[in-house]
Amino acid sequence: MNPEQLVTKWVKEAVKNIYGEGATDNLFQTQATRKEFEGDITAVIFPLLKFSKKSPEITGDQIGSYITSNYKEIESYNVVKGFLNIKLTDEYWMDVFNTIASTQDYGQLPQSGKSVMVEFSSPNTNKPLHLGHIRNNLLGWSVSNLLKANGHKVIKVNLVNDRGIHICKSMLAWQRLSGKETPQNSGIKGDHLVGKYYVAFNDMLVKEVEELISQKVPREEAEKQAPILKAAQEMLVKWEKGDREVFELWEKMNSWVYEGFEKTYKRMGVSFDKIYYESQTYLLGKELVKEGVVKGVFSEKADGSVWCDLSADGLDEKLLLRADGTSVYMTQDLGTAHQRFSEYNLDEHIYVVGNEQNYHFQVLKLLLKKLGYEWSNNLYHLSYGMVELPEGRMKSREGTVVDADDLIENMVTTARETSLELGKLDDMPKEEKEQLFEMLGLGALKYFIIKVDPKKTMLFDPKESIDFSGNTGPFIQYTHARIRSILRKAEEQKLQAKITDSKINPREREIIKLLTNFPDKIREGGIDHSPAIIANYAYDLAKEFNQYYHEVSILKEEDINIKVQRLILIDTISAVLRKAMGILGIQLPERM
RNA sequence: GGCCUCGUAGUUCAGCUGAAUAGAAUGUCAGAUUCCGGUUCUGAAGGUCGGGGGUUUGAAUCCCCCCGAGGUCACCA
Repeated sequence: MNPEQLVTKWVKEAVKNIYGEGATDNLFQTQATRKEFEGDITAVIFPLLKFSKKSPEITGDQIGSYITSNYKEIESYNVVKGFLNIKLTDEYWMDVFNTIASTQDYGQLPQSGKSVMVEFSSPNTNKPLHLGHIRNNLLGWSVSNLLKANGHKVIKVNLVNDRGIHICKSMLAWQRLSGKETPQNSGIKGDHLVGKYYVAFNDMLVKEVEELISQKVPREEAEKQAPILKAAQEMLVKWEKGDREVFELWEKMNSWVYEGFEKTYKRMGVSFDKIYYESQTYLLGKELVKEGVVKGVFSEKADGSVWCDLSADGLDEKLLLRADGTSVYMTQDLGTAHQRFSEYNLDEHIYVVGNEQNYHFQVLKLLLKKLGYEWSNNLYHLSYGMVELPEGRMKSREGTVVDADDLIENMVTTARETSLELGKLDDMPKEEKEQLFEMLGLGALKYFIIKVDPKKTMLFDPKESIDFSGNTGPFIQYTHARIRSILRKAEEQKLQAKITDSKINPREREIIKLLTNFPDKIREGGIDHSPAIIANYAYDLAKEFNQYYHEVSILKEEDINIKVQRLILIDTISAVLRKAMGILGIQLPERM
């Protein structure tokens, strides 16, 4: 039971005994006491006035004196306006702290028995990953870890969009312009190479369109009639028919891309339990649609296309099968959802997908519900906002897309430059230094993106890059390194970790209070799947430690009991930091 | 136009299920430290929480209207 719950229980009992009334839970509110007042936990008295029929001050005083005389954990209380501030004893806090310090893997919640699938990343194979994918990947990865910390079994999946007209565009341009350039002979990373030809295709297309327009063809017509576009469409038809030559080229170029993606994923530190390919799943869902027609949920039009009328739900009519019987995006998603739930017996399925697809997922849930699948309630769209640049949204046409690999490289370079300038790492081996810069660069990037509420559009300014001080990943990394260094020194002095005293100073109290909150933060973050809560928590803890560090000299105290006690405290802080940052996928260095 | 989301210091972001004087970081300014600083420390200024109503003992938070930004309403995925 955490302190707030404890206080709630006491106050509830006090009200019952003093005023003879029981009341509903939501009338009992507690909060952490504000710093400017004395106390640890504050009970809000206003809602209880209807029982006491007295002023807030008198009511607070009555309740305060009752619980203080009945519970030994309370040291003192005071009443300010309608707030009853309760100060708990040092013994109580030390007791709480001892429990925390001796808990293995503190913050890990017990097994829930639930399994959750998280789908994220979901790239197209015609171009490299960009900044938007980074937000997606980091969210997917950290949410997965957060759910694990909540005790769920998590299956991370990636649905790769490896087929369609966009892939054919890259293939066609490669055929026409080169026909022999490979990642090996050009030294270009596979996904970037394919992306290069995708850009080349669009250049050729623009040229052809301009030419048609100069021949007095209307723009709209020209954009549809351009020969190179026709050729790409033909290629797609060939692919669908299983044309061997096209298929082999497709396999070859996709394999380049996968190799490239793999490198990026690895550097970012993300991985998947299973990768789905659309080329293998795009036919799924047709059966479901037919089933829906039989059930009368969907309807077939005269031309043979199948629709679902959602106007009663305030939405539009939605196409599910084309007149020629081929499927669309929605059809496929119906199929894959169904397949996954039956294959894995899932309790929940989370899609990490940008908010431009809110409508799609709203419809997806609704359709499955109409088909009678109860589990449609357990589909969750983790919708995140765009990452915008100072000049606005990223646009591939205007070349303002921030490439993921470039960005990561820049971050690491910046980390290297700023660290070397400070010149504190001179005695560190070269290899270890490089590892450190990698940690710092990625830590800065990851934290910067994760700490923002997912649903909000966020701004990223590449010119200013990212700070390494203030509310940042490196600040937390630095704090951790400092703690480890203190602990190393303590080891040299052969201090044994054992608590023998129960005296704590105010700052230590604050830290223990923060530590007490950690499981709640995990739980909170698990419910709305937001790692941002964990990120901000870790920052608060690190900051609190730094202030503590400035106030007391951890190793210089004469009294060995105090020394040792502080060591255990900061050791616990570093353990919690590791757990929190582990959830976010941010590594913490031992020294820096 | 319909539907969805967002609007908090100069800037980037917190603010949980309503509660005490709305918080950080960064930037600005002023001091201190030093060979000089991009280092460190201390302090200050900076907000009618987009605007207006309502509910409430109490609203940045809940409800309604308006304004502004973005997204979406494809036989693309």
